This record gives sequence, structure tokens and C-alpha cells, in this order.
Amino acid sequence: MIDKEAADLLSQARDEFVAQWGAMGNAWGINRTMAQIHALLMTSDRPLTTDEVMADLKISRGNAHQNLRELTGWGLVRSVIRKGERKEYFEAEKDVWRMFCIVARERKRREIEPALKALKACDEQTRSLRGEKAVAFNRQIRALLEFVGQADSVLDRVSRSEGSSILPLLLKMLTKSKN
Amino acid sequence: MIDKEAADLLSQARDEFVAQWGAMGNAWGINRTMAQIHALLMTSDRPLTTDEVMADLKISRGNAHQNLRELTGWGLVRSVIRKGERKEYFEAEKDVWRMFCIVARERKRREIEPALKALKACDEQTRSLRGEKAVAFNRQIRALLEFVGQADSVLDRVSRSEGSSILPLLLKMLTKSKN
DNA sequence: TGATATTTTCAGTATTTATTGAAAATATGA
DNA sequence: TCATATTTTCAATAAATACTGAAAATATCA
Repeated sequence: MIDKEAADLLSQARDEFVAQWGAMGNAWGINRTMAQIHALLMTSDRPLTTDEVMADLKISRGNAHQNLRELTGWGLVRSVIRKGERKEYFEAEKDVWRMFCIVARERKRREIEPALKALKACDEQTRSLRGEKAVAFNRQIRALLEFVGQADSVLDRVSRSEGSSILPLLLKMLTKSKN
Repeated sequence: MIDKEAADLLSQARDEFVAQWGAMGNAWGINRTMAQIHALLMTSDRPLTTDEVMADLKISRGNAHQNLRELTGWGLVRSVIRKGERKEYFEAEKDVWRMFCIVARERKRREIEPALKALKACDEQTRSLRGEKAVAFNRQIRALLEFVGQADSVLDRVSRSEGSSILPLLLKMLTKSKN
């Protein structure tokens, strides 16, 4: 009975985690179901099949399939084939630092870089324009460009650095330099 | 005629910027129209009225109103009242670093902190559970918790630091330490 | 090869989110 | 106070996004 209770508590906690991770993904522009599947796989002690994901989250095959593919596309999930079995299994990258690096790189590639490119074009189109308004506009665009470019570089460097030890290190430095 | 052409080029560039900023906001979980209004005000040489925003973006009064309020709520936009005029004007924070700090703090408060709280609850609920599965689950949750907590702290420190000079500084340090 | 298991696709539908537009509320000036 | 300008609200509607389920395609085994 104790075991059963413990298992209940565990699966309850896991359900809450899955829901919370889904909500968070949602707020940051990531499909809720995708984030939930990710949470599920991240906290699974073994690879799961599409059917298991369907059953666990109570979603359709199509939905499970599409989102598993998308997660695979991000590189957050790998498909595993077991010899002697037809079914395809899925497992998540569990190392939190590697997870972060994957997400950082992908969002950089998919969203920041195109935005940077557009800002650059905008800068070039107005750089040589005369008139107070044009000059002010170009100045603002360049300020944005500089900032986004720097943020992009920082993200790049951090996500390329080896260990996750970079984060505590950064923290220490920031603590020293300020208050 | 040259002036007219220059003005056309400018407003064309600005339209593109507004569209791009809207798309980027959208990808990061921010209402497209809200991001567009922000882009518009950010690149305006003077405060604008609700009617001007409506006309420029071709959106309804209700839509303009709601999103201007929301931007005000974020602290990215201020309302300006001119003496002798009934209309309310709106102007954006134009300093890019301050903009970043505002967004960082707000997203921290609205999304990261609740997630952290939920993760902590999840940790506590499973910390004392026995069994291989429960232990593995708790370990994973704690790894996430540690990471999100550290990222949160870094964001906090960076966004509290005075000048925008912190970013180039970080960059320099990261360049030295790696490759 | 045929039987069976599994994956993929996608038109149709549901759900969520964003927008409109007009009525109600509020503020201002005469 | 009344007339007018302006802001606010919100039910109705539109648009965007996500999901379903079943048919088609593909893979595997005997």
C-alpha cells in the first residue's frame, strides 16, 4: 500500500510538472503539446512509443506524431529503434545544459538571425537618407541592431562553451562587479 | 521630388521594421499587434494618439486601445498629456538597454518566477520518495530547478546592472575564456 | 508475395486568441 | 448644467492555431 501511495504521489507530481512545462512553453511561443511531450520524455526512465505518449497525454495519433517529429527536428528528442521490434521509441535529451544549448542555437538560427538580417537591411536602406526624421530613425535602428547583435553573440558564446559551469561562473562575476 | 522620394524610402523602411518586429514578437509569445505598436512608437519622433496608431496600422479603436494599455502595463510605453489638449498621447521608451531591462524583469516576474515556484513544489513533493523511479524523477527536477534558478539570477543581475556596457564586457570575457 | 504492424498525411473540426465596432462611461469646456 | 470629445468596455466575429481521426503510404515479417 505504501508503494502504491508513493507511485501515486510520483505520477501526480509528474503530471503537474508536465502541465507547468506546457504552460511555460506556451508563454514563450512554443506549442503547449510539444512542451508537454518534451516534459514527459524528459522525466521518463525509458524511451516511449507514440502510443504511450498518446495514452499518457490523451491526445490523438496525428497530434503526438507531429509534435514528436518537431521535437526531433529541434534535436531535443531522438528516435530509438530496438532490434526485434517494429515500433519506434522516443527519448529526450536529459542533460539540462545540452538542452539549453540546443534551444539557444535553434532559436538563434530560426528567429534572431532573420531578425538581425532584416534590421541590417533596414539600416542600409536608411543610412544615407537626409533629414532629421530619417537620421533619428536610422540611429534608433542602429541602436537596436547593436544590442541584438551583442545579445546574439553572448548567447552564441555561452551556448558553445563546454561545461554548464559557465553559468555559476558568470553569476560569480556579476555578483562581484555589482552591489 | 527628392524629398518626397526620401520620405517614401523612410516610411517603407519603417513599415518593414514594424512588420518584422511584430513577427519576432509573435515568435516569442507576444501579441503581434502589441509588438507592432511598440515598433511604431519606438521609431516615432513624437508621441502618437490612439487615432494615429489606428490609422497607421489599420486597426480598430478597441484593438489599439487594449494593446496601448498592455504596453503601458509592461512599462514600455508612457502616456503623455499635453496641456490644453484633451487627447492622450503615447510615447515609447527608446533606450534599448532600458527596454531590455524592462522586458527581462517583466518576463522574469510573470513567467520564470511562477515556473520556479512550481518546480520547487514538485521537488518538495518528491524529495523524500523512495524507489528508483522517484529518485530519478527528483534528480531531473532538481537539475532543471538549479539551471532555471541560475539563469534567473543571471538575468536578474544583468538587468539590474547600470549601463548597457555590461554586454560588451560579458562578450569580452567569454571571448577570452573560450576558443 | 500477402498479411500485418506502424507511420505519415491532411481535410475537417475544435479551440484559442485576436479584433472589431458600437454602446456605455467618463472627462472636459462653455 | 448641457453638449461634445475622448476613453473604456465587451459581446459578437474573425482569424490563427492546434487537434482529430481515418485513409493512404510504408515497412516488416513469414
